[in-house]
Amino acid sequence: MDALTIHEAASTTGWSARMLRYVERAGLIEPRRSAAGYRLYGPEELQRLRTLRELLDQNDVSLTEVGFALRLRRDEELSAALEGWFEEEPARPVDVPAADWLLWEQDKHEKLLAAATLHATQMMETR
Amino acid sequence: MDALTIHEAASTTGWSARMLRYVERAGLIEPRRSAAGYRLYGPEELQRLRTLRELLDQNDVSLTEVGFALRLRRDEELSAALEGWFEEEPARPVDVPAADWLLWEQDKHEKLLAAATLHATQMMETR
DNA sequence: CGAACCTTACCACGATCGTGTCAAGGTTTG
DNA sequence: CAAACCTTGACACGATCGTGGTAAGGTTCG
Repeated sequence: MDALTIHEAASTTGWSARMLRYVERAGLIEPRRSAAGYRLYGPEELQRLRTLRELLDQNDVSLTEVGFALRLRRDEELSAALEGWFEEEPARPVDVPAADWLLWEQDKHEKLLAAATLHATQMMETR
Repeated sequence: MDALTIHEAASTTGWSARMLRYVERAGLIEPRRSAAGYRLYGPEELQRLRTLRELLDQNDVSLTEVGFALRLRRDEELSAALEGWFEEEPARPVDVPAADWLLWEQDKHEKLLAAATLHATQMMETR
């Protein structure tokens, strides 16, 4: 057999066996398994483990953040939603006159009401 | 004055004042300040606060994750590093004597290789 | 067979996240 | 001036993260 078991992979990459399982659970590096369920790390996985360490050390990024980036990369819907939010129009809605806006400075009730209508119109706009 | 103070903004958006400061510290929404340093939330910020809440609720994402996505978006170097890691060649180095590797468990290896190539082509297709 | 591996599933524990609250002090306004 | 805001900073606290350990049980190999 030619692939490394978890402890062997750990000692050659500098990770702990515990962390290798953690990395796997984060979806970052998933080694194949032997018939009995043993994790088998091939050269590809070892390479990725080493570069993953570099990535973390050099870019001040955490394991879970890398995991999230991976999720972003795979979940197109999610990344589109985020992208949409980041690019949300900073322009104030023009068809909602400032009157509503000013009016709403009175007391809490009116404030809430105005906010509700504003919210509604904004939602209609974004649809 | 055309903007809301923090507690007003809180009650119209459903966030707490505490969380508004938290959101600001996460770099997500930074309202302008009055001369005395009071946070002033305009309609634009209120809009973003509401859509931020929707974003979190509908996409099972955390505030810090959105913050990280923003960081990714701004830090081109970081996102390039991550991108590089994700696309790291799954192909084994050819100049390293492949003998060991190739000998070693051919059936599985071929499966792996096939999967890797498939993955690569898929990725190329989506670009 | 027995030693030395591997597996999953827990307990532990400091660090950070998400959130509230409180304190000490400046600002606005009736 | 005093009430009612705002500010930053701190303490608190359950939940999760990052990491180590241990226990109970299956696998591999000399």
